[in-house]
Amino acid sequence: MSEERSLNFLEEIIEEDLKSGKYKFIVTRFPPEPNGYLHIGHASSICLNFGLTRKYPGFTNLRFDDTNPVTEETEYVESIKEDVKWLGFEWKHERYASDYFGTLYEYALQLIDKGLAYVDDSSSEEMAAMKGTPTEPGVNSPYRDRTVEENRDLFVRMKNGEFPDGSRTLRAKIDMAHINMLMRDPILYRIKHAHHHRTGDQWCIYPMYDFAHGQSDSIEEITHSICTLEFVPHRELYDWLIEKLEIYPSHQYEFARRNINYTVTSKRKLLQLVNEKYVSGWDDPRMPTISGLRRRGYTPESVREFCDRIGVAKRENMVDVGLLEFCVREHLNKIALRRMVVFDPLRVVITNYTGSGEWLQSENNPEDPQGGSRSVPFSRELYIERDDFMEVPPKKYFRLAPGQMVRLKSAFIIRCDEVIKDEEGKVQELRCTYFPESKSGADTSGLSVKGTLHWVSIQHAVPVEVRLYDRLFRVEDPTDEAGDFKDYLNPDSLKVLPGVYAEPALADAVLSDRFQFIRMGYFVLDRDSQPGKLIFNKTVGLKDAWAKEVKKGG
RNA sequence: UGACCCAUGGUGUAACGGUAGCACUACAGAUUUUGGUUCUGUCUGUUAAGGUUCGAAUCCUUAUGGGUCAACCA
Repeated sequence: MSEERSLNFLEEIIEEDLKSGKYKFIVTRFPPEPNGYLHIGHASSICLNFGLTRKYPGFTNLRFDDTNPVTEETEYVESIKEDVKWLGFEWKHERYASDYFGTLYEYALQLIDKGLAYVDDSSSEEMAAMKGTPTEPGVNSPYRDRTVEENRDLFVRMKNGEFPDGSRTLRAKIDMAHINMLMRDPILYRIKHAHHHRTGDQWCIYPMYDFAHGQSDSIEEITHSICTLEFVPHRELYDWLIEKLEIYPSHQYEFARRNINYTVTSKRKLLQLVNEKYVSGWDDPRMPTISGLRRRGYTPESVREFCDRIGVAKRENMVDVGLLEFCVREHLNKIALRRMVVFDPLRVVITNYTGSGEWLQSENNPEDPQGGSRSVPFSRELYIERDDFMEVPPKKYFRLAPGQMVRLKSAFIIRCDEVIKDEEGKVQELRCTYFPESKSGADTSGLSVKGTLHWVSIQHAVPVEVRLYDRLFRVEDPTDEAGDFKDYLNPDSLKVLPGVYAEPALADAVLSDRFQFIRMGYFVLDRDSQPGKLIFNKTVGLKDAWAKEVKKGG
């Protein structure tokens, strides 16, 4: 209660409802259709629905909107449950719209008996022709005035499987001239002789969204049914059905879905990327799916923080993916174990180092005093990053250059004395001297350097594979460009570096570990790893002020 | 040429008739054994025009701009 944060419009409504005594507690639901994997946009809805009942008394159901058997699969149900749990939420009841098929059928019969629904034999083309347009009224179907008895008989026979797919529908009898297209005798039931992932072959008629969603809300006594803006026009039908059926009055509220730049969040488009092999699967680390983010190394905390920061409103929006990256960096900075990994090795020989090697201590995480340290082997021959040396350095280059000194992280200060090149002039090796009295933590050398480099001891180095990811698309809004959205895929969204060298402590990595490869970015072990062949995914890079400086200069 | 929803810095979101704030980004500086982190500071905004009011981002009108609606999808 100490928090001063202002309420979003849904919280305002809820607080009002609670204060007025309209409800003692609230009930929300997260209603995915099991026809694809959840993405970052869904995360927003999950955090909203579950977050509300975490903040206010009440609970949230997980309800699968499984009314279209031809696109829905158990695989999706399982992935959705896993993703919601991973995000850190618990549902009160696990429900399915298909649980209510019997009740929904009874509801349909009631509407027929009230003269509020009829069986239509029109084809979908005929129906479309009679529907009118947003500016012109529709016309009544010739089947609109069938008797209650006839409608009942036909509907029962529809259910009994006497008619082929597409031959008949059950429609609500509202008003073909209604200004709201959805009120022009919307279809309630259609015939689909299809196998359903839960009810099998029990049914051959399936309710449409509008005759399932609101009724399911009502059956579960959902108080606040929260959906996205495109359902605003459906609300009139939602309310009409509840009123005519005289069932529990759930209420629908709409908020604007979140769009994020440089990606797509449409299940249809994501499915295409998967089916047409533009990515390795739903959990490809470049995908904006929850499973993709998880494999990429995002933490549930950071995704929740992101959803919290972008808030909830009703206006169109395009959230900068940079905010998501900020959130994950913020969390990972606190928890990631620091390790040294050289991506593009350049050999360094410490010419005055005569020992056989030694083990130095290095902190696991400077942000975490309790994090402890690990041992890192130092020896005469090391790898440093090729980028960390320049023969002719520009101004303000704090890394290694002929005659210049740097500190090797957690080790010694070295000076570059000699550059060894091959016939083509490519730098092969650096000859350096080290200053024994500059040892990290016990530095009495009096030397001071501007740069600190990461490094690995060649004889102790563990070869690993690193997969570097960049945004999947090269434009902010691929769906807003001319032509196919796939034309705007970023060809450099994945770079595999098969031979990079890590300090030995990394060999013990497990899937749940989060690492910061010092000066390189945040990484996580990939599930493709084999014993002896570790693969790391780049979650996100570190902010890079030097790269920015270089860019400005050139 | 209809109905509905929406309009605050580059982005996202507050201000509920009374000082336009916060976060991200960008920029500048300090600190730093990660050019990371941390800290300090700076830039940028109420779509427009009328009206109501002592006072309008907020209320009213009109305009403009964006979005949604004519699937047996959800």
